Amino acid sequence: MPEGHTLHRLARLHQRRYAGAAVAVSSPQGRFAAAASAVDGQVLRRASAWGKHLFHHYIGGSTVHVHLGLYGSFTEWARPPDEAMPAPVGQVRMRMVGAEYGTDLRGPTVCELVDEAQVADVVAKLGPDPLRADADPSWAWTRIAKSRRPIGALLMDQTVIAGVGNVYRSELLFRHRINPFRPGQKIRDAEFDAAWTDLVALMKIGLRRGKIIVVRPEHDDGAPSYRPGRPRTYVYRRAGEPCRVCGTVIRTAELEGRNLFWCETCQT
DNA sequence: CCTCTATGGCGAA
DNA sequence: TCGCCCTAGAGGC
Repeated sequence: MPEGHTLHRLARLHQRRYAGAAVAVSSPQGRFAAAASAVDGQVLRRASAWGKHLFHHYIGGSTVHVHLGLYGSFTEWARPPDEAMPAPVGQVRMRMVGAEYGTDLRGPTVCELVDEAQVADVVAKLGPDPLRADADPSWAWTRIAKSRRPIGALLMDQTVIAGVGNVYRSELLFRHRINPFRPGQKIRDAEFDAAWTDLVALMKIGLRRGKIIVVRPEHDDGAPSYRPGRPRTYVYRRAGEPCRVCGTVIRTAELEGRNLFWCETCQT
C-alpha cells in the first residue's frame, strides 16, 4: 500500500525484473497510449523512487513518472510459455512486458512521460526521503522548528519529509509520545533526532517486509485489531479500542483532510 | 451480491 | 473545501 516504502519496493522489483533489456510498454486503457509508444521497445536503465514517486529511467533519457495516489497498484504476472498475454482486467493504464514477467498499472494518480529536467522539478519539490541514503534530515528539521503548524500536519507535507503517509504519521508520533496537535516549533531537537532515526528504521522494515509493522514485541498481546493476524499498529484505525500501552481509548480526528489517530494519555 | 472505506494529491470552485 | 481518479479489501446480508 502506497506510502514511501511501497514505492521503493516497487522500484527495486521493477529494476530486477526489467532493467537492462527492451521492455514492451502499452496502455490497454488508452490514456497513456501516446506516451507509451515513445518508450515501447526501449531499454530500461534503472528504476528509482523518491518519497511516493516512482521513476522508470529508459536509456535515451525518457522517463516514466508514476504516482499511485490512494489506490493505484501494480499487478505482476509471469509470462505464459505460449507467448499469449493475459487479457487486461479493469482499466490498465500501463502494461510493461519483459522477458519473463509483465506488470499492469491500475488506478494511478499520475502516469506520464517526462524528461530529466521534469524529473528534477518533481524531486525539487520533495523533502528528504528517509529511505534514501542521501537524505538530509536537517532540511526537514529547519522547516519543522520554525513552523506553528501542528506536527501531525507537517509530517503529511511531502515538501517537509517525502514518503510519510497517514499510517506512519500516526504511528511515529505515538512511538515518540508526541501529541499530533503540538506545533512544530514546540518539538525539541532531541525529539526530532530520535523520531527521524526511528522513522528510517521503521520504513526499512516496511520496505523489507512489504507492510507497515511498528509494534514492539512487548506490546504485541494479540488484542483484536482491524486486521487479522498479529497487531502491526498502535493507533492507526484503532479508534475506540484500548491503547496497547496504557489502555486509554484511542481517539480520532481529521487533520489535513485525513483521519488521525492518537492516545491522549501517552502523547503530550 | 452490495456498500463502505482507504496508506494521496491535484485542480476547480 | 470538494470532486475526482475509478481499485480492492472488508464487512453486511
